[in-house]
Amino acid sequence: MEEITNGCPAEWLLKTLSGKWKPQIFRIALSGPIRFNTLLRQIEGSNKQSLAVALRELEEQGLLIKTTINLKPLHIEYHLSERGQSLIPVFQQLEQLS
Amino acid sequence: MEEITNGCPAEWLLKTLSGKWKPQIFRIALSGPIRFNTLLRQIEGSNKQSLAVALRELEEQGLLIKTTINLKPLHIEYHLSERGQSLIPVFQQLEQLS
DNA sequence: TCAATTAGTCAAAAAAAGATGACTACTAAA
DNA sequence: TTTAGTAGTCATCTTTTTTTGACTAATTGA
Repeated sequence: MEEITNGCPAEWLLKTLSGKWKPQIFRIALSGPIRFNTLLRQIEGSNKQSLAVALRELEEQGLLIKTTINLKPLHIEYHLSERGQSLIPVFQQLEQLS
Repeated sequence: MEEITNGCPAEWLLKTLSGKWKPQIFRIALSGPIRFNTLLRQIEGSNKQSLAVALRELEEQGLLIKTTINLKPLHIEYHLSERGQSLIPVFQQLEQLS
């Protein structure tokens, strides 16, 4: 990553969601908030480091929001931001396509 | 590249159009047939090798069609396949988005 | 005939992305 | 107090991607 996509939103999406695990993370996040270790177990073949990097970048790019849940066994949750949610229809359109 | 995207069309698109120059090539191809050296001049910072690989892969993935034009100064043209054209509405939706 | 344009290929090097294993720090249960 | 689960980081290694520069081969114009 790292680089500005000269004002083209399509290019922006393609770049921010390219990366080995990002599409899968994003797709799982579509159905609700996600957590680190759960993700690590869900996505087989993945690893801590790569997921950590992917989650950090998705957060930096404003697609995910990281929240610390201060209840009972204190944990961290990632959920789609408004911007992230705005991509849902695009994904749906793509599903229909091919 | 090289790898099957387990049945998710969104992932398929993200993988086939990921690669440093592919989104730009594809976007330029939206407005008409493209040619190798023209592209090389249009996309600054790019290089022959990378463009050649990108074009070959886009062709292999069935998004572009390569045609030899047998007229006058004999040249080669790439244009969107039907599958490539089917992505136009998705791109348009993305443009509106952000 | 020499130079330029077309559309590339090839081998090698450099850069970026991804994976591995060890380690941290906190909490909670046995 | 040892073990397990939470959520990571760090340094290093490996793999993949991208870039560089040299070269090919055909055609066209001066």
